[in-house]
Amino acid sequence: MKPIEIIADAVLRERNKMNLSVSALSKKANIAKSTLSQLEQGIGNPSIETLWAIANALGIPVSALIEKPKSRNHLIRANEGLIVLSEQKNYIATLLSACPQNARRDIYRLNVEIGNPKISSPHPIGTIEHLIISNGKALAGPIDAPVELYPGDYFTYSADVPHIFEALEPDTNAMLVIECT
Amino acid sequence: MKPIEIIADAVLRERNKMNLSVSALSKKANIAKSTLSQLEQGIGNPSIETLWAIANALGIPVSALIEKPKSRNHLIRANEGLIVLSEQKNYIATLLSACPQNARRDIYRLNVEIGNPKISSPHPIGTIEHLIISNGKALAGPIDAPVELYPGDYFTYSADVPHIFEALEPDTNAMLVIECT
DNA sequence: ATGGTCTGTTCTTTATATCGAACATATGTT
DNA sequence: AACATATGTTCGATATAAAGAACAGACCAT
Repeated sequence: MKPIEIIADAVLRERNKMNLSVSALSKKANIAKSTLSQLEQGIGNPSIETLWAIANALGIPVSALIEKPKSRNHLIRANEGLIVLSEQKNYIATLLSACPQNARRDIYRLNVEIGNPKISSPHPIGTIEHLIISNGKALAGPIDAPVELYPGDYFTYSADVPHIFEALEPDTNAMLVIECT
Repeated sequence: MKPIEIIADAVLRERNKMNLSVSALSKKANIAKSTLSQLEQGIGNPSIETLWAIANALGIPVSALIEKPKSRNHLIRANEGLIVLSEQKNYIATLLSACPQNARRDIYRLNVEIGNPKISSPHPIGTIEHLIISNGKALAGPIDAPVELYPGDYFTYSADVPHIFEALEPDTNAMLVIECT
């Protein structure tokens, strides 16, 4: 896929998400609306300054416009997964996710009690969350496709859409790795 | 900081890292070396196709050229268990470790039974391991300074020396994040 | 309907990014 | 020394991205 096509799609998508017209966005970004119109049609070869202006006006990083959205949701149950290190039979290491190039991965611990579900608003485009349940039971994932998770389960999903975490048992604990490219 | 300056710095830095000359890189990327030369001087306003070609030739994503290097003093470390996300009282997120630049972080799940300690030989220099105990009890860390860990504990240590993981209780589970820079 | 304000498109003009060649300097070879 | 092959630079010609205006269509008001 050529860069211009990715950008064309991304700009259109983000602009619609923001409910902005071509004119409004071009004005906000201080570029000609003809430039923006052609860009969305996949015509030409925009300069970095143009992309920068558009991304700023949209309140997103430039990389959100040039990286193609990737990754599907993936669930690995407690007893599943590729075992990669097993020199000893009492020590099992399962690779859940290899880090893609140039990704940043921050590590969190979650302590959640039964109550209102935690609804997170979308993170920047391309953001992925990795969730591993340590204790308890949770309903988590994209808000339109959450999954029931038990201790040991590993679930990764796109976090650039609204997503949910709800404890279904008291004292539910989890590891959360937030990955942004 | 203007985008062209960020790009100029990034291209020069990555090119040197790859031990490529201006001529060599321009040839690899199929662009005029004058274009590359001026770009590295911070002159002009490169097009996305030019950046794309350069990034491809360097084997890095375009975003690596346009993302400004993260300031290293802006993040409060989580070593004291700083709570960073707490909009709801029943949901506590604790930042354990923010990802440094250019690090790769692979995610593993460990299932370990009581028995011989697992002794891992040194990983490449700079490798760091992050360990979070989900269940059971473990003795883990560098072989000369292991620590007793209980569920919920987070321990990070240099893995470029021999290190150990020993289950002290049956059915000990942990999350392991291996980070190499 | 008639004017007004939107929508996004297609023009022309101008500014400039890219190319390729010519240009210096430097390092090494015979 | 003279030559060869690197390095990165600057130059003029050309392609083209961007700006701005003109454009057609949709929608709402009076």
